[in-house]
Amino acid sequence: MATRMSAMFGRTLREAPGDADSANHQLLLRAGLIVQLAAGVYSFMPPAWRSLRKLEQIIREEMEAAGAQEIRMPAMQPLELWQETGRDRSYGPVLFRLRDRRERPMVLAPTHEEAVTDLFRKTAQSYRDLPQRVFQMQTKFRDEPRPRGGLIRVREFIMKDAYSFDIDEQAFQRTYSAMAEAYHNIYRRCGVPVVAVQADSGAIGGKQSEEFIFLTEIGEDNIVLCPSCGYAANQERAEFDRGAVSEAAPLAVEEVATPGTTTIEALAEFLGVPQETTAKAAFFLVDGEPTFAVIRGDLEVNELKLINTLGAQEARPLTPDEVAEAGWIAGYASPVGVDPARVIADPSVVQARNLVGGANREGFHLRHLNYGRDWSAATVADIGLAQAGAPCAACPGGRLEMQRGVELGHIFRLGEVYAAPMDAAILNADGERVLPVMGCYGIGLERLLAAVVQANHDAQGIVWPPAVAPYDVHLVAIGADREEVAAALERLERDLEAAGLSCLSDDRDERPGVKFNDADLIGAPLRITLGPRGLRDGEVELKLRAEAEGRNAALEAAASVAQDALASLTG
RNA sequence: CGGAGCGUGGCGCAGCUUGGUAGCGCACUUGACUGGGGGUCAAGAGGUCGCCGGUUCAAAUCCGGCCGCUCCGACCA
Repeated sequence: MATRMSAMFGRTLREAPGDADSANHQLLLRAGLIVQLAAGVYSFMPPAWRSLRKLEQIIREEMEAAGAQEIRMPAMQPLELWQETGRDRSYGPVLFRLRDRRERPMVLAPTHEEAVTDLFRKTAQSYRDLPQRVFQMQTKFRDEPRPRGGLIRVREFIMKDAYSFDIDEQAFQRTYSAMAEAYHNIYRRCGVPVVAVQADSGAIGGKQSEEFIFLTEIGEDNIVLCPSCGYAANQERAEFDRGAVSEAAPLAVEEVATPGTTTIEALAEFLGVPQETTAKAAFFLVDGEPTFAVIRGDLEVNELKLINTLGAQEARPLTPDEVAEAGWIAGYASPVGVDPARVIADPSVVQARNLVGGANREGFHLRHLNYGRDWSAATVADIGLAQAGAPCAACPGGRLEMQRGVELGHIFRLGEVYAAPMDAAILNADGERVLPVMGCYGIGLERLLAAVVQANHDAQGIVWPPAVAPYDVHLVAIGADREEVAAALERLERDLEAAGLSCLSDDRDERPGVKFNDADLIGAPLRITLGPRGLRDGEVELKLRAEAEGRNAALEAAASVAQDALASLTG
């Protein structure tokens, strides 16, 4: 059935609500597609829900093509399940909690690794049951500290989450590749350009993960890219080159008076030396332990790398009081004389020679500090924050660039991080109990919808990619109350539906300008205008949303012309 | 969680500094005219000014507390 705008639930707005910032958020609101209920909680009006279902169907097809079976797991789960892996604690306040009538603690699941692993251990017995790949379309609940950007970051959302179980690493690689390929297919079919980047696996866990990023200025992630070699990584884990190991001969340490130079910038200027010839001290509380991090003066510490390197749960900068308590002199600190067990050093300071560092005395610095001779660290590891302009670690001569991006999907190599604590062992061919190698793969549907709109709009409104448009054709009936127009509209609706095209008919008693503007705003790929003027000659006008000019066609032929026009869009 | 801002008919906003019982544009209803890119005229409907408390003869306006929403950052998928 064609949808008639005169009867549609919801309405378009001339002005976007002031809360909306980004183009996609404004357009989704103005086109009457979404309505906000609370921070990060939205309703989806008929056209938006149609598009969301199309996205879902594309994903479903690609998941099935990748060998995954659709299932459905509960959103409401007993807290005990989460205690098995300790994620009731690691997820912290993001986890929505409630109690049932018997006071049993429950959670609204933010993701389903525990649930699927539980399913697996209850059903799979041996390697003969592998490989397994499953997925679901399911509502997730996450009490985000800061929902933002309309649908970009919400607290309740539909996620396609897939999980895989393989007998060994080699088998897992095949699954992972199939999933990565499916993901690329999905974004291509949805009309959103993405780049796959190396990422941190965060609260999901596992060794390594890749994100599928839509590069856009409204994004909330910083993405590091090398235009020379194509290296791409989230800034949270991006690597970069620190230059060659210095061959310079170590010079004798000498103390210099440097009054009032408590920052690297001030120090370098005072001494007339480049910042990269200094060693910077940064103090963090890592799982409750004061930690002394050292890095080259021109670089910054990446806290996430610090946490991962030390196998810690959390880290934050020390407060000035805590620094003093630890016996360190802010602004004049160096690792000289500090217990190496407390020190973690970036390779940038280890491989350099004759650096300037603090004298651990107010107002003085030391010249010619050298790792190994003057100080040492229990841990030497990459803890640097990759920044724009840094040399690429993957190719010679490349310079890293930085762009903002939205994470549209994330695929993880989980290994045994869930199977082990949940004891999901199975028997291998030799009759030994082994743990399956797991992977998980997620896409947020609403966020994807937002990205589709962000990537496909102009000043007038949305320009839906045909595959995910809520309607194929937008019929603009001018003078809809006239008999000949009403009759033509009904006929065209029938013809289009017979041709397999969905349509939204604007039969409202509105001025033509209002209807054209709403058609542009809602953004169906093809618009067909019918009115008394054209119908005198038995003609209607067809215009693609993405093109400026339309053309006329006979009413009787309009449906097949429409079919051809839409087919030309998808190639 | 740190920083900033905003809550006044459905949407966008003014009014608040200097207290006196709420206004503009759009949207909505009815009628007439109009009719191919956001019409015109006329008549209407719709607001406990986020909530609670205080000051005052009188509070949208001043004071206190709370709640909600947005943005930047932290964090996060």
